[in-house]
Amino acid sequence: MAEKVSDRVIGRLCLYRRILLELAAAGDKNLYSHELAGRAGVTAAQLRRDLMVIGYLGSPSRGYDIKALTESVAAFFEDPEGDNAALVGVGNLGRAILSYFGGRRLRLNIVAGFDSDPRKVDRVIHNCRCYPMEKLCEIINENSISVGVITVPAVDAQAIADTMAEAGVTGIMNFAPVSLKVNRNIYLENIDLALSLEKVAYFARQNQQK
Amino acid sequence: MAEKVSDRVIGRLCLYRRILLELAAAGDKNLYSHELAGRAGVTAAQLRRDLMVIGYLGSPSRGYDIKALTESVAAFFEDPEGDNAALVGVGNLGRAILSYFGGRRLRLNIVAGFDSDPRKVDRVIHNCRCYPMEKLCEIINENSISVGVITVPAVDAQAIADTMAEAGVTGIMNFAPVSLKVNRNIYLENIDLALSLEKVAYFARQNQQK
DNA sequence: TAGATTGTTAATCGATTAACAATC
DNA sequence: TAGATTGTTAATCGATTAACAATC
Repeated sequence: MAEKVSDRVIGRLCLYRRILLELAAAGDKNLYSHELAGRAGVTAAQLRRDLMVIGYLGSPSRGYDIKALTESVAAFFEDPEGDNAALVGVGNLGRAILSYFGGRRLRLNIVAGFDSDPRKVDRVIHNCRCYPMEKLCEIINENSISVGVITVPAVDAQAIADTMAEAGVTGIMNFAPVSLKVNRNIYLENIDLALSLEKVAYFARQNQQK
Repeated sequence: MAEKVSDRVIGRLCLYRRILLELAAAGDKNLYSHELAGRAGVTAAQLRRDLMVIGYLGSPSRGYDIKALTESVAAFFEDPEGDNAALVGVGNLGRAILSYFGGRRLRLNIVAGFDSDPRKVDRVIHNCRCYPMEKLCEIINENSISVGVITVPAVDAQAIADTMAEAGVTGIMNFAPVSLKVNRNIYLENIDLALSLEKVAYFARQNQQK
């Protein structure tokens, strides 16, 4: 529990779990590291090292037990009670994200949306109720929301992040194209779509020249 | 030109350019590394090293010239003629991305959308015309499209990536939650929203327990 | 000059990869 | 046993950070 696990490892564990669930649904019972690694796009050694992190051991003869491993992975990084999230900025991107997660069965629920546009307030969009910005702090506290998703224009993002931090959010997913400054006790994941796309364009061009 | 520049460096350069454009618009003429680094959320040493990569040198007395530096950065990783991209999967997420990039003035244009739903074909959504899937190869060739954006369900993603590769796309931005296998000469950027959000939830919980 | 900033090299850090004895 | 797979340690790799002489 006290172990500090890196960002990368957690990402891969999440990936493994997803694949394990598919395999379990297909009726498979056990598998070897290279099979799971192949599907996840990592090396078998990498996978084995990751599984050691969560303390799950396989057997040289039978590999890994899918059911037990899935449970171990889930126990490692899933809250049995689930987590609540709030999304601020119910624009095109915000709505797409609500719809994306509304359809999935994740342990994490986006339980509230916020927008400064009064026309969106009190509406239910993709199963998520929208509130006015003024209620951000209040709703976060009432629902013990630990995760904030920011889908507002760059100019407003820092203020929202500050408010979220005040209200007790400890993880932020930021889609605004700006470098947010947050306290060290808040995990910040930046998803900068414009930046990513420009990066792809750059490497695509490099690949063409070869 | 032959230099191989890492993924991370390119991402930061893109960030710097964005900030430089803002500063230029505000009328600033020159700045020191720590100013730009502060806004980009990196160390000054990191920034200086990145600028050395593109061969731009500053002066100890005046720092960096904003206008000249902006041009150098742009010359380094922007195609003067611009790049064309295609998006496959005009669902909620796909439409949000079209709207997101349609509003921005990037050098990269999403010139075509594709969907298997006949009701979307031939419509213009956020300034982007939609075509049937069968025309993917043809349109990619006609418009010299080098970048592909995949926003289809996981099960369809690999087939689309393969078709894109055949048609000559050299960079793919994949939003489907699956590990795509692509040829080494194709740059692949995975944006797995569900995975990212679960990662944030995990670290948010870790931060709460402290 | 003095002082802040620069380009550049060396040291550090962390993650990945390779190697190998132990296991079924 | 023989053989494939495992857990675990050591070596490699790459990126970041620190240090410092050179510059204006």
